[in-house]
Amino acid sequence: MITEKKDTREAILQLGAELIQQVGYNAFSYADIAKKLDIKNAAVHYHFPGKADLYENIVEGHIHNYTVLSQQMAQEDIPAKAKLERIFTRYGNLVDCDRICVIGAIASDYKTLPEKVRTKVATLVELVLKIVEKTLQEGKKNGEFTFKESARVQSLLIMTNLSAGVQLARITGKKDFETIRKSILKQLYS
Amino acid sequence: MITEKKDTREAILQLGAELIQQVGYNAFSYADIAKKLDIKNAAVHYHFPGKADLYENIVEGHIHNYTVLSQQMAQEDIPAKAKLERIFTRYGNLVDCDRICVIGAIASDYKTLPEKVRTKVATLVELVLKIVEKTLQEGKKNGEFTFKESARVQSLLIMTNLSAGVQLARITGKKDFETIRKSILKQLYS
DNA sequence: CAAAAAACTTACTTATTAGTAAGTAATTAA
DNA sequence: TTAATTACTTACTAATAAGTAAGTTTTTTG
Repeated sequence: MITEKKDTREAILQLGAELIQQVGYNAFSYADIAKKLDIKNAAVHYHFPGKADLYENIVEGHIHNYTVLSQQMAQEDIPAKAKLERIFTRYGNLVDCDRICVIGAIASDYKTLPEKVRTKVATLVELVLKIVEKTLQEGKKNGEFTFKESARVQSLLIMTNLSAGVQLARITGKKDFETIRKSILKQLYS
Repeated sequence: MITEKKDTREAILQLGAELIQQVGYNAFSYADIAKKLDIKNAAVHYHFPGKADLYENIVEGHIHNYTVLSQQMAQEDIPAKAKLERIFTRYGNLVDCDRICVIGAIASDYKTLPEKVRTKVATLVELVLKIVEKTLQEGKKNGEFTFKESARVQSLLIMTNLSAGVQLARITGKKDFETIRKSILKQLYS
């Protein structure tokens, strides 16, 4: 066998995220997942009864990852810039893989999601905003960053730049994301 | 009859845009449109053979609107701020209607669109970016606005703030859009 | 090792979707 | 005013989608 047997649940989550971020929540089916993983349709339903459950678990994974990242960052004694760039790198990677972020990927479909899932998406958004806010605050305190707005507002501005930046990159080209990325950092250092 | 007989084609375009911007490109069907307009499925196909044709025409409508707006703006002798706020108002209206912008609405599905349509989306994006760029340039020239980046880059930053801002507003609340909106203007006036 | 639990497959169902061929009604143009 | 064109409806088809009930295999555990 060429592909070693991975944990099916984990494989579905990974592929699901990939599909959602590449073609959108409503543009793929469980059949697509089943075909690619060489399992049956019902096997996908076994792990995630419905698509919303799958997406919910993907969001939960992100919440977990960002929670861990947040805790790591709180302990590390490195420049705020290095911390911020970790976030930037994540979005840069999305651009390289022709993906958009997990939240932007369902921005259009958001209203069709069950309340329970929408709440989790909101939690993830606030979590990421908070991480960036803290990092900005830290960078301002130690003299690394300069910005006039509150850290919260600056976080909003930067995260909207990044998330729409990855969306834009697929339409007008990857250079636009790089431009945005560099400009944000430049502004923080001015 | 309560609802007067409108031009069917136009009604489909309007409802189509509404649905795309509210629930996303792949979350509604021609049956939804037919039902709401009290016509038959095939009537929708008559005007727009496929969904991509419908979306293409919606984008073309936007290209037309923004082209007209651009020409109007070129002639008007009013403050750049007033011009810029016209764009802001459009996005503000989206927030009020629980919609996201036509481009953001297919950001996730972009890769599934036919090449022809993607090209038109790119045209629309460049058009809007150009309008904002010109307005920023004008405002800088006459001393209204202050910004350090090139007008093009500043336009990128502002438009990513706005388009992700309307997406964010549906998740975390309308206040966040207002915060972003005010902050952009504040920065331009600093 | 036996039995219970987990991870599936088989084999359906039911609904929706996109689309079209053929016919009819309404409008417009000669 | 009739003939052509436009704007539909009727009545399908073929494909896909989501989901599930029942059975089988595999893995885990007492």
